Amino acid sequence: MSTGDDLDLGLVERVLAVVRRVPPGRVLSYGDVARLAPAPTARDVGQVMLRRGGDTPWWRVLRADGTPVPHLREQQLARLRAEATPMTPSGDGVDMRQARWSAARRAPDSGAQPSLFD
DNA sequence: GGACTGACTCGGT
DNA sequence: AACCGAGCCAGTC
Repeated sequence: MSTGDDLDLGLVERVLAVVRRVPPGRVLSYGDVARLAPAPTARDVGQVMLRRGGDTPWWRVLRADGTPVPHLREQQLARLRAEATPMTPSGDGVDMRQARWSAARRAPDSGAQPSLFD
């Protein structure tokens, strides 16, 4: 059907829903959000955040290597620091090994089941 | 239908 | 570690 007015709001809402579930002090990469939402690619997550990220904790989403996008670097780092997010020693990025939201991490070999609590 | 853009990611130099 | 190029996909013109 329909053509035109039926934007794929399902995708947008799914992405925003995932971001809103990220607890303080934790972060996800765009790729993580894309896998959880699910969204086609990490780029699409970025587009959604650009247009609709205003009412979400957007600062908890960053690049796969833990660095924030240049455009938002200062604000994002300030907010993350305020939430006691594990940062790299240099302080210009997030320590993804520690800060990556537990529920988003894979459990490759450990039998431990990731819970949704931080 | 083609060309361009972008809050991405990964691999090679 | 910094830079570059390619793959990726939905919007917009």
